Amino acid sequence: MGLDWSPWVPFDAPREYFYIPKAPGVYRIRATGNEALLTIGETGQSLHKKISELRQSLRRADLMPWSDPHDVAPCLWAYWVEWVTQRNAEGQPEPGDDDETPGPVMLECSAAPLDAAAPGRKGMEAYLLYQYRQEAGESPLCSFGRFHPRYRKSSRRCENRRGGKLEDHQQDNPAGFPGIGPLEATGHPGDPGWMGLEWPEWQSLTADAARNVPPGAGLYLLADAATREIVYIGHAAAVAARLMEHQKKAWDDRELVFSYQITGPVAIPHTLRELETDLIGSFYEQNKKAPEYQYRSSR
DNA sequence: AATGAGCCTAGGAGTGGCCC
DNA sequence: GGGCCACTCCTAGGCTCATT
Repeated sequence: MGLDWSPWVPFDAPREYFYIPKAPGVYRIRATGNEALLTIGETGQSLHKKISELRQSLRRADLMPWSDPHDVAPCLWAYWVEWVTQRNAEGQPEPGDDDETPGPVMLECSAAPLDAAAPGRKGMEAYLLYQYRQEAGESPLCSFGRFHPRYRKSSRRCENRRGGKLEDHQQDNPAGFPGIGPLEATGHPGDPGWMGLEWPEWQSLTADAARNVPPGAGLYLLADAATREIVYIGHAAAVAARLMEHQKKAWDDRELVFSYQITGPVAIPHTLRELETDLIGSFYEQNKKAPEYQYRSSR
């Protein structure tokens, strides 16, 4: 992606951490010997500090970390522990074995500095997730609030509920349900067939128009009424209600139009986030930036 | 002095429930 | 049905003190 990625640094090799920049940017984490990513993230502080803290929170194989201050840590821990357990169950190499035997499971990370303000960084993160989904056909296992199906997540520290492996009789964690495949990367943002979806005609963002949106979960686009440039991409469990909320905001006194997709009842929460990121990533790819009001508070 | 570790706070985005 | 508000989820950012 034109980024200056560091080499992959194993979590158990802190001496190699000098490869991780002490600057804001984006990072990725995977398990050794496995191309599939566990997560893609960003920080506005020091990548070095962020990754050092993540590594530190995973130092104990017998204790799932809290979900604060690093929300992804419990998920990384769950996959790491599960894979180590599986590897151990497969048996240790015999003394006479050749060198085909895989090494121990360890997490490793790579990072790239990014000289960009928060919207630019978050936009790049969405773009990386979008590209990864296009190429791998699925999302990183720990992104979008996903979790290991056979583990329960730790609460925040102050709530004091430690997570861990589920008992055999307990049902799978819904956050471990499969994600949704990537949208087809076709068309331009705002086109009626963008990303393989059928977008209805733009409508003026008014209370009456929002009221007439069919019930259900889905995705929506907000665009400048004059230029038709998309300024915000969102998802909601009830699109009509969300558009009602947006319609009340000032938007710097600009006139906006909207379009939407109703995907039906939401059974799996992370799938809408995945689709929303596909849209934001595609927008970023074609405009070299996130939509104007994405990742901004002043609405 | 730099780094590590633990803890706390803030805030964006979205959800859900209550009340009129 | 709509306004309002408290809540969750996710993540960034910053402070303090201990250790290197």
